[in-house]
Amino acid sequence: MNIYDIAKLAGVSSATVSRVINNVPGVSEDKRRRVMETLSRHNYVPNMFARNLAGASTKTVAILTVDIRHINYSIIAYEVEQQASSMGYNVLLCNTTRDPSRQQFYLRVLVSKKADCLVLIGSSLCNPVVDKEIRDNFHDIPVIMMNSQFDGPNAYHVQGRVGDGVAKAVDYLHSLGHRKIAFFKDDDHWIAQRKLDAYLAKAKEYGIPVGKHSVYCSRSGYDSGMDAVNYFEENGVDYTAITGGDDITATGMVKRLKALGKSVPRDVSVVGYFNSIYAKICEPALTSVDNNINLIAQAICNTLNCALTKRTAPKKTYVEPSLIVRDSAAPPKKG
Amino acid sequence: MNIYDIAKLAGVSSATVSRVINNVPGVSEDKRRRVMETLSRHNYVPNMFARNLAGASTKTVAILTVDIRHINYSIIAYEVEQQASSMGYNVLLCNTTRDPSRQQFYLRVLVSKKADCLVLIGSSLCNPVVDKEIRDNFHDIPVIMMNSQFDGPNAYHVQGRVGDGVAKAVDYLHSLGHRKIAFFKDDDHWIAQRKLDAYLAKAKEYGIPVGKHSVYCSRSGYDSGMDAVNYFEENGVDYTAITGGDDITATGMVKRLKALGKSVPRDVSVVGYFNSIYAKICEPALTSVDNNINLIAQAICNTLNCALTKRTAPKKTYVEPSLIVRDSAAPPKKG
DNA sequence: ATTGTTTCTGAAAGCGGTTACAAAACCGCT
DNA sequence: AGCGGTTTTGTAACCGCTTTCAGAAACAAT
Repeated sequence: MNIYDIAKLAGVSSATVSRVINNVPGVSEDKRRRVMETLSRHNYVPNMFARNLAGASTKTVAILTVDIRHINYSIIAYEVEQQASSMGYNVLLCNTTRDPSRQQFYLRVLVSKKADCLVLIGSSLCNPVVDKEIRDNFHDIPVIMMNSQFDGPNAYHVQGRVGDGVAKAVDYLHSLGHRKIAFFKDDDHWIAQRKLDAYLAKAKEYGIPVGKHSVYCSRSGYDSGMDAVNYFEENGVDYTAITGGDDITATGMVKRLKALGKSVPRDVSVVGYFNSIYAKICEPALTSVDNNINLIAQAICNTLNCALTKRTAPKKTYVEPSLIVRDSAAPPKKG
Repeated sequence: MNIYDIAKLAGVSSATVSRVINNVPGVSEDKRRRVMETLSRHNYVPNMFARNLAGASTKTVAILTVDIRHINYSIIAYEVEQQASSMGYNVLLCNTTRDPSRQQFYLRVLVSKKADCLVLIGSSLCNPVVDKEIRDNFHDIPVIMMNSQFDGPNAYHVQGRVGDGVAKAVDYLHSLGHRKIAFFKDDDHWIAQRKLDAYLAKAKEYGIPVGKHSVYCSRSGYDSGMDAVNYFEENGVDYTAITGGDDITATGMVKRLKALGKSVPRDVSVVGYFNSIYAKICEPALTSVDNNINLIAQAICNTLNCALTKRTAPKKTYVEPSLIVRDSAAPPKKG
């Protein structure tokens, strides 16, 4: 059942049918009705491929992410999906892994598919391969990025102010009286660096000593949290608080600290990041920086909406994190 | 850059280029090499739409899931994506939500896209709308389902034996000496029912009393776990152990039990489900049934592989859960 | 050299839409 | 009736690829 069949049945030409389908004005009311009726009686669904090949919009939004299993990414993917499909767009959710060649592969596929919009989620997509690919082949469609840094005429950015998030954590610890704060640096590309910079700036501001071993670098994770504590202990780091790690990492830290006979927060305070479910579960419940991922998702959807409907959208949107106070941070012991 | 451009550059016809691209035999080694070289020098990517319109396979696997934010679903989506794209397939990851009309919408889109294979993840897709849609429009392509029950000539099923999982939990608790075991029933459609049935069967086998309030029904979640404990307490249920809830729910139970001054596992034993990261984090660490989601994902990929390459694949694959013993279950107090 | 076989190759016909363009129909006027 | 102008309609080219089919080339056998 194709457009010609419908045309024949309705006694019109294929062009007229196409016009009716696409709501193009300039069809007599009489024929329009006749075609509509034929269309619905035969449950006609236009062939996407033909339509796209002929040059019409693909009505597709592509989401690229490094790891859909990561809760932050899947939340954003979920929200964007909701928004896009409510606007009548199909969503192509691509999980690239961290492998640049796979990222490139997907970008190539998307070029050939002529997606209407590209959404990049996560800083792990920052690498020269992706950069070049975007620069060379995505001139014509909007590219919305969360935590990426590519630039271009069609680039739109949405970012959490992670530096401010860390600053808030340090401010809070400082206000409680902490003067010796160790830091966990994850491997989330430049995001991690920005967090570290914020920590270092605050340390300088408050005169917090930063020694050779005050910063532990590793991929995030429960076990990494335990490793971090081990590292600080083994290297004789003097600290009354730790921050920088995300909640799951912080939970590992707490676990290890308790195993070492230290009480949290009496002996050591811990502040996590992301305010995920882990923060609630941890004992004591974690004080944590909420990146406000839902606001970020919302901002992405808003940008998406503007980019797809109007010709203009906000180039950069920043979302301010907030500190959620629970039980894992308290004034340090005297002395 | 289309196939004609390539043909001209390589000094052959478009047909030959097409043959090379599709690995069709009957091209001289000489020309094949020349075309290949041109292809890669120009970073040529065939236009999907034209290719599909011309009748070739769409090279697309569609994954339908109710909520990509759910870790179990995203793990499976991730694995299937890996497998499919390593076989050269694009993956269309569709998040339907629980809304049948959206599920239907996506299925319609997929029909018009003529996906090569459909993967349904999660029992929440079990409803008459989806059933009818599949029955009517997906005769020609394999439909692989995890925890769905639709039947048909092209239906393939992969399931965890959740009943066995629950049975193992109850067996274990019984072997520890428990004779009063309460149960948490989630709302995961027939899966939940199957778990409950297994519990009831075991209860009967062991003579465990099942009263009017021994089973608490609710959607899974941390708060639901707390609610469950409240419910059992308020209704004067006599229990020394609880099982049936997933890890996050079980963690909520533990939290609430401890808040009520009960020690876990000394006063009450708790056994979770899924053996997720939550089980590790909980204090005490949860004894939990591992549904072996990775094996399930593997089985789906295997089925996918068979269905796409050979004409035959295993109709049903079952994965046996295993019990992971940690610290949240112990013999009940004497008396 | 001629013929028959087999292997390669390219021209061209779709696939099912969209859309530029031209023709037709309609309109209100002289 | 004849005319310009507007609205509606249909014809046909095109999008980029696959695939059929016929012919060319290569080779073997007569």
